[in-house]
Amino acid sequence: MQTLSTEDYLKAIYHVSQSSSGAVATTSIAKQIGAKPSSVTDMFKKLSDQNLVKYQKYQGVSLTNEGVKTALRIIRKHRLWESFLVSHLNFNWDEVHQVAEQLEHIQSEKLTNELERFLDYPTHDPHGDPIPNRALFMKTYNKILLTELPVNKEGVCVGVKDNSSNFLRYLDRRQIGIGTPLQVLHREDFDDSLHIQAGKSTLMITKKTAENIYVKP
Amino acid sequence: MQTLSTEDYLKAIYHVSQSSSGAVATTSIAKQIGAKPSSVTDMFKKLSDQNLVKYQKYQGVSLTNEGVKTALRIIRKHRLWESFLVSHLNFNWDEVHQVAEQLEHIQSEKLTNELERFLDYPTHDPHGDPIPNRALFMKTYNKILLTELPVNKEGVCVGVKDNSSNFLRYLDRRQIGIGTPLQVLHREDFDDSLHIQAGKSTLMITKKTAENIYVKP
DNA sequence: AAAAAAATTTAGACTTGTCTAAATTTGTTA
DNA sequence: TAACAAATTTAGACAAGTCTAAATTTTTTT
Repeated sequence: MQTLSTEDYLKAIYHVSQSSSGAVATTSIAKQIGAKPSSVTDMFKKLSDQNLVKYQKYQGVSLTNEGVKTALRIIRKHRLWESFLVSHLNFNWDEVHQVAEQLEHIQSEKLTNELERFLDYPTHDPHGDPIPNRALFMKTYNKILLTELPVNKEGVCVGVKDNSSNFLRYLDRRQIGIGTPLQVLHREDFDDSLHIQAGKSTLMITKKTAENIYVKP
Repeated sequence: MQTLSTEDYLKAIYHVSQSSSGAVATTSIAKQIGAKPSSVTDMFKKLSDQNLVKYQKYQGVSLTNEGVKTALRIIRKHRLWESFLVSHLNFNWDEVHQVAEQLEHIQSEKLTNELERFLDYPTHDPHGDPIPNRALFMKTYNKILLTELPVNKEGVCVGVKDNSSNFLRYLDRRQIGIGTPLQVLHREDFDDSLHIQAGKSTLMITKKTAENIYVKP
């Protein structure tokens, strides 16, 4: 049985380890959690004592099998709750994160599994991220960044890289969301901006925007 | 913004003060929370510093207006979540308490209000307890104990006093729940047991059972 | 490869909420 | 009302999680 804090650390370690290879560094977790590196070191030791991470002084950590399972259980809850908030409680996809950060810590297997049933076993959350099933297995799309989609090839928006409210609201205004058909009409060599077809409208987006949108070709 | 612990104390103080008059004693809260009296004293001081209770050494505490409001906000969330668990997630009324104890601490006004809307503004939870509305006002039935219901007068079960799983499961087996029509057919002088009509079946219950069931005449 | 910079860890302190044991106050009984 | 019992508070300690400042290790640069 984990504390709030250890759960937060395990999740952070999981996320960082997904987006980079090798061991996870103290500083990267400090940034993610919003704590000082010295606090992170302390927690690394505690997690190591519980066999949730493998830790070598000065070399960072990596999750053990048990650590991965614990992280996935939290991520499963987080994404199920996000789905619930959007589908039944009128939350927008940029509002759900903060509340889901709290709900993900609720301890009750029955609650999680019943919520999943109530939502009819969703496979992806409102940001397009995959939801681990009861066995903690999740289907990942083979998705690419919009910047990598060849000109004139059709794709569908399946997720975003940047989950900040700012970015999500910007996409809302541009009427881009999960499931929106996207097509690159023209790539501007001068500043790497893109002319795209998004649903029924054509619009121009910057490179920075394009490299935060995932599409399935 | 309260901590988990201060919220638990405020709720406990509220409940104890409802079922007895005058100031709330240290020991009664210690029992309710499951802590030692010395810990309770410490917390009384902290709550007093925040003006959530009025505290006089050796004289117990009473909630201030602000304290009552905070307690009611927590009770509102607790009862809304209990309702949700029973109505949509297949929980039984004896299973909801433990999970609701966690959910009641989730901080998000939007979440609470949307949940209330989703449930279509329920006025009572699965145990028959009233749910404070957005303005923290709640309708109380004028309910009496089954022991006080005159013989042959018809009533409806509107709640229970004892919320233990044991008792609730016992009522389930006897097919007594919120809304069940109840009528006392005969009161046995010898041992105070009651013959009652519960819905379509007649059965015998002890005095102890009867004094834990609330009815509306 | 030595020096400088960056990352990490250690040591010691602080906060919150808890505890035990002892001291104090209140209440109850003879 | 004096003595005892019960309730309450105080004093000092502890665990979890955090911090700052200093020490150490690793990495990068020259």
